[in-house]
Amino acid sequence: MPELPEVEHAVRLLRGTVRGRTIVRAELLHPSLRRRMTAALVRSLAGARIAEVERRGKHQLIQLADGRVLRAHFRMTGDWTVQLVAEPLPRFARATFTLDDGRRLILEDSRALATLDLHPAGSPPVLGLGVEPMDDALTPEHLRAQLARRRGPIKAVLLDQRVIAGLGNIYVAEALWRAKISPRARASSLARPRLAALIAAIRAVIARATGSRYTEIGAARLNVYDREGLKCRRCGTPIRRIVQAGRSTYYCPGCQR
DNA sequence: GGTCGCCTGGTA
DNA sequence: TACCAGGCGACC
Repeated sequence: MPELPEVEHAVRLLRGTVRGRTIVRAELLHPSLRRRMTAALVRSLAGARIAEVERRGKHQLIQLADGRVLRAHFRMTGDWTVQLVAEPLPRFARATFTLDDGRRLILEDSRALATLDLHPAGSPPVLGLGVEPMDDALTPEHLRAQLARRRGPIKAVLLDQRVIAGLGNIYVAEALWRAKISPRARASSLARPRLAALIAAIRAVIARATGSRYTEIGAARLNVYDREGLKCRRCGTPIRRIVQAGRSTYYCPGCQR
């Protein structure tokens, strides 16, 4: 489940249920995962203890006690499930990590786009991510500097993980709606007060979702995403859907300028 | 910057 | 049957 709050939710699950456990056996069930990690590397996970779990952007960094880092990225449809080894595997199980307590951690991913990568001890992943949305370092000045050299629309720039880490299509749409900024506005054209409003909107949207997932929030709490043709909750104008950079953008042409 | 491909499923 | 999908890296 892709965006930052969902990934944070996943990380908390891991901290609460698998941290401190030792992997007894790892298995990659889907060829697209096997292409990323050799069989020998997968076998080498047996005996590794999970020391800590961190999040950076939408990446999950599972720190092993031997210094290696198992990095997971859910992409579109990935998610974790923890179950007893006796239980039947779910339909879309793509990888399993059997633990030393009789349970196993399962990567469920219907579209099989999620990724798992193992980084050797001493060479942690270089992710190239921008500032975290909740970090104090995200200020209007910082954002303005980032956007100054961008020519594209603000929507596309906010999806760029090198600018701000963790935003995805839904929350970008929601944040722009909240800040009353058109997704088509040129990123470099936004003045400081609008950037301050945008930062506040991003934080509000993420804060509201943190600890849950958008699927659990329910569409009722989304203001623009997937609401094409429905009335804007703020001004009543029908929500419009356009395509930017090959992806759906929902916005209100009435109050997002 | 935009477009395509990765994979597979749900839905109109 | 066709289209759409919460991401992202490779490509022009």
